[in-house]
Amino acid sequence: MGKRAKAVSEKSIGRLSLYRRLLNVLQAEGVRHIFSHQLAAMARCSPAQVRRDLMAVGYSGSPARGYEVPRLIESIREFLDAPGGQNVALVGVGNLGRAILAYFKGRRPNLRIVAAFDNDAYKANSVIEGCHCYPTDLLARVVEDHRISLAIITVPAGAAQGVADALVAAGVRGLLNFAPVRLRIPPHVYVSDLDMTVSLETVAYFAHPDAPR
Amino acid sequence: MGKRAKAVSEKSIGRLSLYRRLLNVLQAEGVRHIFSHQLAAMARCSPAQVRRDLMAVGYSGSPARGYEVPRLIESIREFLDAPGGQNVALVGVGNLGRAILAYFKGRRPNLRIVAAFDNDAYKANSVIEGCHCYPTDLLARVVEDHRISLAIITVPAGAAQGVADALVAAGVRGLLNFAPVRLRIPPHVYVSDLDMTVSLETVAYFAHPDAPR
DNA sequence: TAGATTGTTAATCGATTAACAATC
DNA sequence: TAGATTGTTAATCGATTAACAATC
Repeated sequence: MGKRAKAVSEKSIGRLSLYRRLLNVLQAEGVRHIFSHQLAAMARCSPAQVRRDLMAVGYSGSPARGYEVPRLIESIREFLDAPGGQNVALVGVGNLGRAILAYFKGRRPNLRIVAAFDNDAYKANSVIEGCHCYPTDLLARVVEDHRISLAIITVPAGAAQGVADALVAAGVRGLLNFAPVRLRIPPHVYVSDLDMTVSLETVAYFAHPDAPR
Repeated sequence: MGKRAKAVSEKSIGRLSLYRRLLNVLQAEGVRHIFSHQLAAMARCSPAQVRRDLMAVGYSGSPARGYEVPRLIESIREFLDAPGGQNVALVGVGNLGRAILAYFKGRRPNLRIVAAFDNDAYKANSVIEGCHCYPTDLLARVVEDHRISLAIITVPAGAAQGVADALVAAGVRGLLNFAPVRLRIPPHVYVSDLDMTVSLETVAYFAHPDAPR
């Protein structure tokens, strides 16, 4: 276990996640050692940034050979993944929910979407994209039975707060919220908002010819 | 035109986008005036933050009545939207691409997805979720014809850089990239990466019981 | 006037970069 | 040793908060 880093930002986690992805590719190509500046070039950040991120995971390279790829991958895995991984629920099997189920299917073994929920009786009790789908009424019981600790919210804006409340009450500790609402959630639960409209609007703003910079 | 704010961060744009959404709802409910602390509570930030964001759009409230909702909405609209809106292309009509087409259909009139592209001959030349789909070969011509300035990339990781290069060559100025790769793009093009795996991993990390904070 | 909200200024906090000494 | 890369420290930059004076 050791001491996890004092302060790890969301950006650091994002970069570590990217390093891992890149390292997996490199390992598959037979690369055994890599230097911080090489990773930095691929991740579009500074070498110092890479070094600090990797120090946070508790892995040191050597000036002679840089970082050993296989052991570095293992270190990042230990740092990012809970022992045994965490189980994930998805609430709201609309277009977006279905796409996310397909997207994550078999992709990250340590973050498995083990249950989906929908109010639609036709969808509930079926298997969608390889994932069992339950009626939302059963949320509390299924979350408990499957030891689900994370949830993805892909319901319409109006239903999101209610779903979030139910998930928190059921003991979920982290939420990835696609609904365009800021959820009111107790502080011990981590929420990340991912509003695609906002993302596109941000791009639109900064891509505009009149935009600063 | 006036002077757009000197420095507007991505977070500011995100908040403005949220304010607009909230204000639209409030206006529909007949609310005419609103104070910064009320918006702050809904957006989960400080009142000072709200005031600064709204100053950036060039709209001032009064101590007596706060901000006028209809005129504030109009000011935000002028600030965020290009005159006449911008046209958007989507490349890669897989599960995710299809979900995004459905998600944006008729939602933001100023950011219309006017064309989709896919290599699959079966999808190309059809209409998917109300959006015309073209073979990727025609990208340059369609982008020019429709005066498309933004693009959403939802192709597999391996194909993303090639698609991005083609889009940039065709004159696109902003990219929303869902592929898990950091794209190499000339500086005049704005890129926003939106990797759902990274998002979920970030939630997983901070939701973990051992996590700091 | 008094109360409340506004915009403004200074202080804080965090993350990133740049410069350095230590290591292989 | 010499060259290059590492981890560390100090400086910079930006965003956010907190305290204040101005306004209605």
